[in-house]
Amino acid sequence: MIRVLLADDEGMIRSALAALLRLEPDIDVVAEAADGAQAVAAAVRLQPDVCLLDLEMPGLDGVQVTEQLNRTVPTRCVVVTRHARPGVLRRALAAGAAGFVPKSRSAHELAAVIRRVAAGERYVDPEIAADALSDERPPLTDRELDVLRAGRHGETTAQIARSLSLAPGTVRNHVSAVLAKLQVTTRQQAVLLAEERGWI
Amino acid sequence: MIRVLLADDEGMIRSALAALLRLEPDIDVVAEAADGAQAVAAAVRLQPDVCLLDLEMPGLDGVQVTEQLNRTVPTRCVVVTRHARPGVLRRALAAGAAGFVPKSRSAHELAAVIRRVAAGERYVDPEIAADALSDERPPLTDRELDVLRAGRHGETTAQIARSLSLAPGTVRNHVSAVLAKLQVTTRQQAVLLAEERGWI
DNA sequence: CCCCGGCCATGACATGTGTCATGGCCGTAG
DNA sequence: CTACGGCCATGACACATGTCATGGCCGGGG
Repeated sequence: MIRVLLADDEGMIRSALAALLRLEPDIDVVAEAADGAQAVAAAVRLQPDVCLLDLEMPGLDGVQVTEQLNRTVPTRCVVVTRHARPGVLRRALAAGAAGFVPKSRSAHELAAVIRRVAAGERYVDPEIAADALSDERPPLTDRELDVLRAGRHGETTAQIARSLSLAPGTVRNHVSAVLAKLQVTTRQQAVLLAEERGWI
Repeated sequence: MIRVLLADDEGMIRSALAALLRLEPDIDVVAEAADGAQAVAAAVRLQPDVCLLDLEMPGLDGVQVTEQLNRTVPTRCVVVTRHARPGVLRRALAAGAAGFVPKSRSAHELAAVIRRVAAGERYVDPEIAADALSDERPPLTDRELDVLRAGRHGETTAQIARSLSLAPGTVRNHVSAVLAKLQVTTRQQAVLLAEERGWI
């Protein structure tokens, strides 16, 4: 029997997947979690064989949970996400995920992935993997990504500068470099693009 | 037997809900759609009793589909959404939705809602309904909403002005009014807030 | 009728934002 | 060592953005 922990902040999909997985004869859903912190706590307590982690969750996201569990619990993490971009896949693998599945796949395929991962294999969605190979890593430098992140909700230059302990001019310079590299003309467009590609 | 059409762009949740609903003895899922256009086409062809429509879909969203079907097909629409805000509920009801359920509810409750709606009742999630009553409608004027919509992806003032046939100064003025009413200091924050509340 | 209040539109002014040229720092290649 | 290239940081300048005061338009009371 494969013991599975299921974490997703959307109650509807969580309950639906739990019900379906319980119908499988060899899978048992031993815990459900609605956010990252709950997932970590439950995983530590119950030591499930496989953790199914949604990427977008309040507090800790799926990748952060994977990272924590990998250091503390002998379990294998599968990251499930709506926005399956190469950048996201990279972050998940770097955090030690054993599986990566986009939510565009069917629930049925999920059970198959769980079995393979429980058996010790790694599983990465082939389509995203192909994208990731033919795609270069973020053309932005670390500092540029920092600035983008700090400004993702429309913060002003001065606020970003304070939060990163920089001169306002420096922030503007980084932003300017980003805009040039991404071929856009406003911060907001740069943020949208970077979010879409999983760079921040 | 209640004949149901299921529309959601996320394959995983669509397949999971379809599988679960098919387990109910009195419910039959006669069609699945991955976007609004498919949903309309299938509904016209199959005349289901109930249409379960995700709000966020590429092309036509759930509310737009509801609007179209209400004029052409004798079916009852239930809008399902991740972002269940009073503004969204209002739009859904205005479009003629017979039901409104947030994705935080469990899949099991969904079947109950389908039965009630199929029986001719209307169903609105009680929690959101309560919010909607204690909440005033958007404090923004029509034109201000237009400007916000036209600038939601970081378009420049000049672009917004052109797309609405206005002088740039006018656009700035509307934006300024919005920022004051919403108590924020940048366009992007205003857009985020308005999107969050379902005003645009 | 006239006044008033809301909404829309506009242009001048202040402030914040993007561009550019420059310099420091550090690791690598010659 | 020195030269070079990448990254980071900065300030001066041009431009876009937000603020403000003003005026036109329309509909609902006195």
